Amino acid sequence: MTSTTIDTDTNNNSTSTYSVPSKDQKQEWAKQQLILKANLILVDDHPDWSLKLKGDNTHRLESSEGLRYVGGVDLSFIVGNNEDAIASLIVLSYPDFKVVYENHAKVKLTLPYIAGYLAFREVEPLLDLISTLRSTHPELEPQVILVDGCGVLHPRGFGLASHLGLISNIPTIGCSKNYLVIGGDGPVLGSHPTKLKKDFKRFVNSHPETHGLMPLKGTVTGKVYGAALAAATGKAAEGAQNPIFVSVGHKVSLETSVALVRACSRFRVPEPIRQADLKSRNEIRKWCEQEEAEAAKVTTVAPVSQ
DNA sequence: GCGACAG
DNA sequence: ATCTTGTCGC
Repeated sequence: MTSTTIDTDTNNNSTSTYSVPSKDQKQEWAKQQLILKANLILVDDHPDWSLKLKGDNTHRLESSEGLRYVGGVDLSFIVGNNEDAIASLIVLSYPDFKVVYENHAKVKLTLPYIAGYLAFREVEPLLDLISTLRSTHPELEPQVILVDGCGVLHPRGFGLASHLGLISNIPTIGCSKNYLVIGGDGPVLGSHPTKLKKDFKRFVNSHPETHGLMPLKGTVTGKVYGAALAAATGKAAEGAQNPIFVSVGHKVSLETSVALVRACSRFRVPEPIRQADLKSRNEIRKWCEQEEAEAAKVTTVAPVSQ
């Protein structure tokens, strides 16, 4: 409803509609999240592919069937500019992880980052990318997308991954590099993310049989909200291994989510998200270089005279 | 009031 | 998200 438009133009002439959401706006968003959340599907609902897991409780992959395309999305920014970004959608073939599709869009965000409301800032550009893929390369539509953000491991159980999955109707998995404290039925193993990381290391060290997996349970109900997972392989697995936080986005069970993230993890960050991150950063770099070149050109052709 | 705070 | 080189280790 009420939002304050801030003029962030300090030294240029671009028009800005970047706005700081009011308390009312945030409450409205929270309400919206709860409404949308009711439509979430938290179990495997993807008839075209399935994963078979090993018999233990480690959620490791035994075999897969029908899975050919896995997507990854991410946004990258320039230092000191929270408004202009490059949004990227990439599709990797499975199980060989070759980039079969990539698209990047220069976008202008209209809202700041607010923990718990990331989707309202980032979901639109990502949906646009999916829309473009659907109209230009429908045969390459990913059967599941790994999202850089939370799924149901979120204060209201509806993070960016769930939001994107629900609206696009594509199965999604939430993968965040940091833990977002969720209230609700009590803290997930302590309110302090720092403590959680220590808990994780202690846990995986004393439970090597889990192969780097620690369920994130509510301390009151014992409900499993997601998992902390350290799944890097080979040499990358040895470095101080912090977990990533995996949770259901939409139409994929937590077991399948963990198994797929495992299968995609050569390094700490699963390959689809890692590629989207690397490529969107590269696009940022190219964009900056291009701007520099044009600035130099202008200076040469029409030197500024006072 | 204090702590926490995905990207 | 982003700033950043070297450096330790396989």
